[in-house]
Amino acid sequence: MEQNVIDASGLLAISTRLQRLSDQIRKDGLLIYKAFGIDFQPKWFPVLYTLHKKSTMSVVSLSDEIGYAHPSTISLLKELEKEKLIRSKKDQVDTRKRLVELTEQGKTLLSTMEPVWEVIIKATAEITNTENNLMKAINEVEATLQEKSFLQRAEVYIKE
Amino acid sequence: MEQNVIDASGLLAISTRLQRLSDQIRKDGLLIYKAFGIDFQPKWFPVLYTLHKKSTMSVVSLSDEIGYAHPSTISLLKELEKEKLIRSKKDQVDTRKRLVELTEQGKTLLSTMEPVWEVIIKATAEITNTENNLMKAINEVEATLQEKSFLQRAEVYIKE
DNA sequence: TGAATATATGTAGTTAACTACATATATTTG
DNA sequence: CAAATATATGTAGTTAACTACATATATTCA
Repeated sequence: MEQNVIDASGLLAISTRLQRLSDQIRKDGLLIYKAFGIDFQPKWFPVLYTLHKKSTMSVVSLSDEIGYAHPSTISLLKELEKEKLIRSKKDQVDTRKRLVELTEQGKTLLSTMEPVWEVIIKATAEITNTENNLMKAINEVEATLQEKSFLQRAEVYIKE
Repeated sequence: MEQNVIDASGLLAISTRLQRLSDQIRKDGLLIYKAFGIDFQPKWFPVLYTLHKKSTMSVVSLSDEIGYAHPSTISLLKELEKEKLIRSKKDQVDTRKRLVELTEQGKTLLSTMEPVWEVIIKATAEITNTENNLMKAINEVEATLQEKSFLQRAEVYIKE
C-alpha cells in the first residue's frame, strides 16, 4: 500500500516536473542566443521556422502547425511584427484571412541563427540521449494519448 | 544542412511540447477526481502528499521538497488553508518559521483519495510504459542537467 | 437566395508558475 | 556583543500559455 502511495506521488508529479524542465530549457536557450549576440527569444522559433518552411500562412493554419491556440499565436505575431521580423496582408480570395510572412529582416535573422541551432542541436543531443530518450518518449506518449486519452483509460478502471 | 534545421525545430520545440503535455495530464487528472466526486485539484497534490509524509514542515523546506519557488508554495498554502485542508503555527524555536500541517479534514481527504491514486497509477503506467519510458527519461535528463547545465554544454561548442 | 452554420480573427480575462523586492528574525564574525 | 550576513516569509508584478466570448466573412442548404 505504502508503495502505491509513493508511486502516485511520483506519477502525479509528472506534469509539474515537465513544466519545470521546459522552463529551464527555455531560459538556457535564451542565454545561448544572447551568448551569440542575437536578440532572439526561443518562443519565437516555432512561428518563424514555420514561416521559413511555408513562406505565407494564415493565423489559424499557423496555429495548427505549431500546435498553439490561436490567441497565443496572435500575441506572438504582435511581438514579431513589432520586431519587424514578420508582416501581414489580407488574403484577396478569403478576406477573413490574414496572411503572415517573414520580412527581409526576418529572413536575415534566421540565416544568422543557423550556427546557433547547430550548438543547440549538439547540446540537446548530449542531454536527451540517455537510456530513455526524452524526445522519443514524448513522441510515444503523445501517440499513445492520441489513441485513447488519460481520462478514457482511467474510466476503464473506474468502471471495474 | 536542411536536416539540421529540421532537427533544430524539433529540439527547440521540446519545451513547448513538454508544457502542453503537462497541461493535458493535469486537466485529465482534475476530471478523474471529479469522476470520483472528490473536490480536489492535481496541483494540490505535492503539498498535501509531502505533509502526509513529513507531518509538519516550514514553507521553505516544503518548497524545496516539492521543487517550487516559495511564492508558489505560499499561494498553494493559501488555497489549502481556505479549503481547511491544512493549518499553520509559529515555530517556537525559530520564530521566523511558519510550520504547516494537515488538518483532520486534510487527512480524511487524503484517505478517500487512495482509490483514485490507484486508478491514476494504472492509467499513467499504460501511457508512460512505452519503449522510452517518460518518467525514466525525465529522471535521466534532470540528472544529466544537474551534472552540467544546457547552457554550460552549449558554451563548450561555442568556444570551439 | 437568404437563413443558418461554419470559419477566421481578435479581445478580455484566467492560470500557475516565475523573479524581484521588502521585511523580520537568526546566525556568524571582527 | 554589535554589525554584517544569511535565512524565512511575504507581496507585487511578470510571463506564456489557456478558455470564453465577440464579430466579420464565407459556405451550405432548404
